[in-house]
Parts: sequence; C-alpha cells; structure tokens
Amino acid sequence: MIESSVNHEKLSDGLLAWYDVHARDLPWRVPPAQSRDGVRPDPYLIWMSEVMLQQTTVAAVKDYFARFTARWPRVEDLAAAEDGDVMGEWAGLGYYARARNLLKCARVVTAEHAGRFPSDHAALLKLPGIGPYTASALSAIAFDRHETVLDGNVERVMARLYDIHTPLPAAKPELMARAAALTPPERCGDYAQAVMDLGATICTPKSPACGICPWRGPCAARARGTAAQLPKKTPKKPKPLRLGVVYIGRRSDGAYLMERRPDTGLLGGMLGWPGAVWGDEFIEAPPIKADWRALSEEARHTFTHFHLRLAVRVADLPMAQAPDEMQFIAPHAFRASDLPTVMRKAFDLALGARKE
DNA sequence: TAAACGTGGAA
DNA sequence: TTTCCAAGTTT
Repeated sequence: MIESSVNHEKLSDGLLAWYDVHARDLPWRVPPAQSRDGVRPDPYLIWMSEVMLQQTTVAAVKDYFARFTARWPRVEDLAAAEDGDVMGEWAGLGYYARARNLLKCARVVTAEHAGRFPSDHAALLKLPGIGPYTASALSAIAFDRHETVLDGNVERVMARLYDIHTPLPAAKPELMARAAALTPPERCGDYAQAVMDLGATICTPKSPACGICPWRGPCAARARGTAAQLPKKTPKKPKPLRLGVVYIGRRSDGAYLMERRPDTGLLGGMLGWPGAVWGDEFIEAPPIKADWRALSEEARHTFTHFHLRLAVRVADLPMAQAPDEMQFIAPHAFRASDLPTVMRKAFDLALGARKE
C-alpha cells in the first residue's frame, strides 16, 4: 500500500517549502515571506478574487479584479453601488449569477455584519454566492483557519497522488477525505494556496511536469504512469444548436433600444438586444415597426450547454418612446463593454455593417 | 443527482 | 474547427 507509507506531515512540509520559493505572484496574494510574519490579506480582496476565480482562469480575472477594487475599494463601497454598474463592470467575465450574488453578499456583509466578513466556514456558507469551496478558501486564506479547500486543482492533485480512478464527481468524497488528511494545522492559508498553485503550475491537466514536482516521490500515479489520464471524468453530453434573432435599433439621436434581462436564467441581469427566445428556429420578433435590415453574417457563440447562431437585424428608428420592458440608452451612457460577449458580438457585426 | 450557468485560451 | 478546461454555486 503506497498510501500507508506516506508521511503526511512531511508531505505538507515539502509542499510549503516549495511554495516558499515558487508561489505565484498574484495581485490579491500576500506572499509567503510576509504571511510567515503574520501578515493577513484583506478578506474583501480575497473574497472578490475567489468569486471571480470560480471556473475562471487567473489570466481572465486579473484586469477585472483591478477594475473592481479600484472602483469599489471596500465592501461598503460595493454595497452602495448601482446594480447596473456592477453588472456592466462584470460584463465579459461570464457566469453572471456571480455578479448578482457578489452585490447581494456585499450588502448582507455591510448591513448585517458591520462590513466584516465572518471568519468561520458555517457563517460564510450562508452568504450569497459562497459555496463549500469559497467558504473554505476564504476562511483559510484570509483568516488562516484550518479548512481544507477542494477545487479542481486539488481534485486533480489528490486523484494522482493516490492514483484514484473513480470518475468525478462520484470521487469527490474520497478526494476530500484525502485532501483533509493532508491539511496541516499550521500555515493553513499558505497551504491552501500551495496545493492550488501546485495543480495550476506543475500538476496540470495535460502533460504534468512530474519531474520537478515536490510530490514526485510519493505520487502513486507517477509511479504507475497514470498521471496524465487522471482524474477520470464522466463523459459530457453534446451541445445542441440553438437559433436566435436580435434587433439592434438606433434612434436618430444615437440612442440604442435595449432591454435589461430578467434576474434569473441565461445572462440574467445583463443588458441585451431585444428579440424572441432562442430555440430550434429563427423567430422574427421586431420590438418596433421599422425597416429592419438583415445582416449577411451571423454571430456565433458557444455557451456552457449549447451552441448559438444569432441572426442580426438593424434599423434606424424615429424619435419615439421605448416599448414596455425596454429602454433607449443614450450615446453618452452606452458602453459596448457593458454587454455580455454574445451581445457585443452582435453589436460588432452591426457596427461593421453600418460602415459599408 | 443532474442540469443550468459564460468565456477565452490552448491543443 | 472542435474539444477541453479554469481557484464552483444554485436549483
């Protein structure tokens, strides 16, 4: 039994020693040298980074993190923000429920916790947008609590270290038990970040760099040559194709006819172009009677669970009131960067067509 | 338990 | 071009 020969204490020590030298330099991180001196990060910044990092790469998060923290430096500032401003600032980052819950959470922390994030797992778990992983990460990283983080990185590292072939997500309880058994009682925040750094930089999904891994000695998958095929995952369902039509109307004063999407469902809370629901066929549903012109090119976009072909219609509109549930956005208030990516793609096509 | 929920970069 | 995947949560 390989696992019974593993000395847990030395494993975490080895990883922490590696982290002391190889910790990634991240905008929200307190480097290990300072952390060892007892310096703690701002819980607000750790929370912000963790929510942004859910299912999202560090590279994609960096600029958003900089803009959010510059615009709203404290949780009270964010709590006082307009909903539309927060959604617009989040545009392009995806999973927009995160932005809605971010704002809800900021308001709860401000109003019910005096602007201080709770430090314990159970209290954090009650806050909007904070699930088991984020509660552990925030508790460990911001407050140095003894919590075990189990994200995609840790799942992969544990599956390989112990050569676990049970497919995800069924393997999660076993992976969590393994991860918890390795978590040391000291330097909890550094350790949590160290395991994730290891997964992000060495124990990567494809072609892991086992030769330079601090855990190459005890790693069961490396010994058996199975590392690259772990963790196993249950096969994904194919994505169906959906069709849609959007209408980009520009009034003579330059204002665009738009709608704020409902808070639930796809792109919830985001600005978008009017149109019927997307489905098996193109449904023409012009929001206003006008001389709508069909663009020759479609916008193509892939969401988590379907592909989309989006036809675009454009028209010059006369001065008029917006229909119910819609609004004209004046030129000075319109920013293409406030749009979710699929809507921005349609807008870019319309802009290109207008110049022709 | 499974499905819904975005996006961009890498291979 | 297509598939995979990234510091998951909610319903």
